[in-house]
Amino acid sequence: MLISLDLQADIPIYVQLRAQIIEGIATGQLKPGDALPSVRQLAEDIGINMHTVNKTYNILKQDGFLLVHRQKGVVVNPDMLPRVTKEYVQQIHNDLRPMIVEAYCRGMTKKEFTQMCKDIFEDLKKGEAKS
Amino acid sequence: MLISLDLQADIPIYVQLRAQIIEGIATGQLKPGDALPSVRQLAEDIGINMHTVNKTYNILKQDGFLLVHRQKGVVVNPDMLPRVTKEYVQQIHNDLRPMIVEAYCRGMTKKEFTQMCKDIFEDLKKGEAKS
Amino acid sequence: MLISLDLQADIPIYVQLRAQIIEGIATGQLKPGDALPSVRQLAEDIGINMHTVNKTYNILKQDGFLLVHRQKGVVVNPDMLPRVTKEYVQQIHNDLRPMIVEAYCRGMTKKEFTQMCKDIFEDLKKGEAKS
Amino acid sequence: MLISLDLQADIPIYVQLRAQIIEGIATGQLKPGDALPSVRQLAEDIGINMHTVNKTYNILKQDGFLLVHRQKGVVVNPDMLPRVTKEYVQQIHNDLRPMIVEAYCRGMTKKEFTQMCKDIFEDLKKGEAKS
DNA sequence: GTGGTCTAGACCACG
DNA sequence: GTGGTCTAGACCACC
Repeated sequence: MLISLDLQADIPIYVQLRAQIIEGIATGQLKPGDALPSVRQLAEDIGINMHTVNKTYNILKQDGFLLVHRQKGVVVNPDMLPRVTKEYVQQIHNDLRPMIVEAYCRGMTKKEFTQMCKDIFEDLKKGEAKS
Repeated sequence: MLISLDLQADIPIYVQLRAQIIEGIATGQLKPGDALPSVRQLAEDIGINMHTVNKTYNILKQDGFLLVHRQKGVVVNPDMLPRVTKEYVQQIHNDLRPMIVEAYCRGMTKKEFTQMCKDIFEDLKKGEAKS
Repeated sequence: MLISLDLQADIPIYVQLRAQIIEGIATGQLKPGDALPSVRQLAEDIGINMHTVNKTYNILKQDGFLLVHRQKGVVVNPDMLPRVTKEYVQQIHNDLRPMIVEAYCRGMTKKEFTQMCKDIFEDLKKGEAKS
Repeated sequence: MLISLDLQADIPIYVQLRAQIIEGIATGQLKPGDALPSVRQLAEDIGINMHTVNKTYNILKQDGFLLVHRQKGVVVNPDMLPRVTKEYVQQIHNDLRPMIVEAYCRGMTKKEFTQMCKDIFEDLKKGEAKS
């Protein structure tokens, strides 16, 4: 699986890495039960510090995407991946609102915005089909 | 205009304040040419540091939402509010993508997501109508 | 508030520190809304590394005991302290069971065990009364 | 006797295995003098590393639950199972205290907590009766 | 000043 | 070998 980070961006590395791993799961490149690289291995591969990878893994563990198997190391949760909970909807709504407010203020129409969302969804599904 | 900040959220105050002012513009509570409170005044009113208000105003000036009027002080740009630029589309796309990836991974459908967006748009328009 | 850690024990420092802070909240030495020392300050006071304190604070944040107020720093959650959730009951049950199994196996009676628990409860309430 | 381990839990395997064997003794599935499977055999049966089983047996030997019989191999101590020593009381108290402190802090009453303990005791006795 | 992030290097428990 | 923990020291964003 390919990881692409922008170490110069103002988004923390661990947040970018988290997003990349979730994308891997979303597109089926990482399937439930699959083992991930060790923290040290992945850190070396992408040229960042071990602790940064560790932080990402820990957050994803807490989210329920990953868990530590005592024999296989870190694996994608084989039993139940996180679903859309009430809290998650609340959170995503809170994140979405200011974005939409500004888009609206700049004159973007509802249609344009939702089309953008749909395009991203379609892009994802294409990635999934390929994998 | 009512400003509501959450000092316990993990979103910087200046970002929240920026969003609130943009929302004021979006809903018509702040119209082009309207004057905003002075930095000191607003800081005192909402109980935050003067520098934070200043930072917000500066960013909004740079964005093109606000500008300095010789007599009235800081006002909502009376000539032309910011529109949907290419850079803006790029930025919003970059922000939107990881959100959608996670939503998709959690099993949220394209329809559910776009409906959520539409609801927020509608909510905004209602606010606009009332004001 | 007095913090007492055993740096030689095989219990991680951050776990001990977490327990001590919860004890502070339980006994009323730390009340909702109270500010805690900064990570650097507390680390220096008790002679451990900043990151260890930070880890403790982060876990307690996640648990809902603490939160970061952008003006006051880290504070005891002023709104709602964590309660007994279903998951918490499950977890405490899982922790308790092997302890009781061994106690039972060693011939400790139900009465002796519960008396021990009661003693600890009483001890806590005394501490609370004093504070 | 059934051994159930959770390789994804954050409790070391050898600790879980130790608890399971003690539970076997507590419920009478393993009686004083009974032989346990060989290290290799048990490791293979439950799919874990031989060293892990070995470690568990060694700890249980040191605790006094098991000992090595010349002919039968590792057996449940036929003479005297470990009792409630002063050190054991001290240790269990130290383990129990932080659990009770947090439970108390979350609003669990003394009665609720002790009832939980009693339930576990009763559950154990039921298991013992059946065996 | 605060917390947040990242790096570097070390030791240990576990399997 | 793995992850978990702790230390040390640094830079940055925020207020």
